[in-house]
Amino acid sequence: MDEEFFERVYAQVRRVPAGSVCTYGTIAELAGYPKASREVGLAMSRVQRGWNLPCHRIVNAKGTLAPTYAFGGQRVQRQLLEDEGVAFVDDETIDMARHRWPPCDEPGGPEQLALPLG
DNA sequence: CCAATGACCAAAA
DNA sequence: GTTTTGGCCATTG
Repeated sequence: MDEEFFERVYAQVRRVPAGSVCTYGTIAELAGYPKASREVGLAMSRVQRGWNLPCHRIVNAKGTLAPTYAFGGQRVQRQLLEDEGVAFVDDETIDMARHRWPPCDEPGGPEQLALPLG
């Protein structure tokens, strides 16, 4: 299996700072697989405790929390995010406009954050 | 190899 | 607004 793919995904997930969130598609893009957003989710499903992966900061493009989440429920995820300072516009929807990462205001753009292939 | 699945995304009806 | 369709790419049986 392409462990490299997973490692890249995890590497990007770890880059997401506390208080911010990121979408599967963005993670995939940064990881070097612009269209492999689904695999990011798949990678998340494979993640487990002890990996130090802030998977709770990864949400879908709408900012809504995943139903089949692993932590124990969306409620837990929301608690984690709120504890980090993430604002929710709904019980299960994040204010993406404020917490989306990477920011588009940085010089050079988010492309600078992407890992070079190879 | 083929078929089906998936914490997705975007566009169309 | 919801529901369908097409696409992407890796995993699993």
